[in-house]
Amino acid sequence: MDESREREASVLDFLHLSSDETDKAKKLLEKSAVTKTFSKGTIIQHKGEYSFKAYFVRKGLLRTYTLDEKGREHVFMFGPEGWMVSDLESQANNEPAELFIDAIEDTTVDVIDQRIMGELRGDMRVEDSFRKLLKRVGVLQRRVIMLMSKTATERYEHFLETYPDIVHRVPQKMIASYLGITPEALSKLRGELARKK
Amino acid sequence: MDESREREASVLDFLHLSSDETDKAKKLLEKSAVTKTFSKGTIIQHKGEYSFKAYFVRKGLLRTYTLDEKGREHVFMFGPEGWMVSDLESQANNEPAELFIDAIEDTTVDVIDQRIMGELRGDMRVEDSFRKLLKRVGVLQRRVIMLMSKTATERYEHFLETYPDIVHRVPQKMIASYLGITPEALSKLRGELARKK
DNA sequence: CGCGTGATTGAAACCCTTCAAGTTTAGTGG
DNA sequence: CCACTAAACTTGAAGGGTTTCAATCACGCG
Repeated sequence: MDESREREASVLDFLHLSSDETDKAKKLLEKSAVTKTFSKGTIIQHKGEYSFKAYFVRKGLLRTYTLDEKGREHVFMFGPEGWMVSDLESQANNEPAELFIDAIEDTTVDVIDQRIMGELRGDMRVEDSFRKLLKRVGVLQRRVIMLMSKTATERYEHFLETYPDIVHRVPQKMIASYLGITPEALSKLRGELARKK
Repeated sequence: MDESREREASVLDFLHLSSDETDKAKKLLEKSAVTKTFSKGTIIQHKGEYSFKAYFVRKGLLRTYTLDEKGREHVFMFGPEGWMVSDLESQANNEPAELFIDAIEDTTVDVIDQRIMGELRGDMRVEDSFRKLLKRVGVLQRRVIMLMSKTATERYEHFLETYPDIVHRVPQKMIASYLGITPEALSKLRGELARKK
């Protein structure tokens, strides 16, 4: 359909280094990063595995999620073009992955080894890489507060505003899962909203 | 009551640097960090303020929380001895604080300016400071998943296991707020648990 | 001592889940 | 390219857990 959604994303943009840093980073990536394409539905990382890879999304859409003991999926985040997806925290502590990663669309990624990321970070100004991580903390912080203080309808409306492009690219049941409600509840809630508008 | 709960916490332990780094850090802290005591109930930081301070808790207990538009409090985290409490993320982006910080007990803290933290971080190995931040990401990640997938009772039991010392130091209504439920709901839930045991 | 805050308990309302059925959509093989 | 099938979405009824509101109890602090 709209095949040229956007130009392909690049890790170098993601890192936004100074120009001389870029040269160094480019060389590192050229000799170490592997570009791979996963077809829709492929599970890239399993919960419980030991993995030391991060995935930079050039094109497509990834998802991270857990399975609880009742076998229910809980979507943790979506990773569209330009996002770096990984289970950072488990990796930093040499623990098995807490999350599954799978491809919601056919997705092309740069697979980056954890050690390479370390070297890349070494080239970035420390404050920059810190700021990047802090952004994630901020996103998570707001999500916790949302889950505690907002109704499902409010959370859905917020999702629409925050990730308008993602809404049309993932099944509703995954959005429901991200919001922490059942698919049925989301469907009814959408019905309500449509009626009122 | 049990006044000698634990020895006083120190920022140097928190940073856990190598011994030669410690000397440098010690000097920095001596000339810049201010030790302050806030009495129970004092609001140390208001939401909306621009602040560039972090608080290292030597003794006592801090809390961070938001107020929603309906005037309800939502506890984001508790900060007992040895914890670094601040609205990191807002500060890194030069945005006004999202959180209030107040003292639940009489609390002694080292007030550390953001710029000093930057210098201290400069002395730490980058990976160490990264790891510290990643721990927080992990905690938040698990909390999001808990809020999405567990019942209030399960979340309460998990809180008891994870923060056994804090339970006895804060009013129940704050625990309820942390769990994302009303004080009444927590009270009933506790009644249930007591009956079953 | 009394007042105010926190905790408890109960009843009613509400939101969301669960289960079940029916409809639409999308993907697959012939 | 159509036909078939599976998956996704919708809708409804019943049930459960949580909120809300209100009243009562317990207690610590001034």
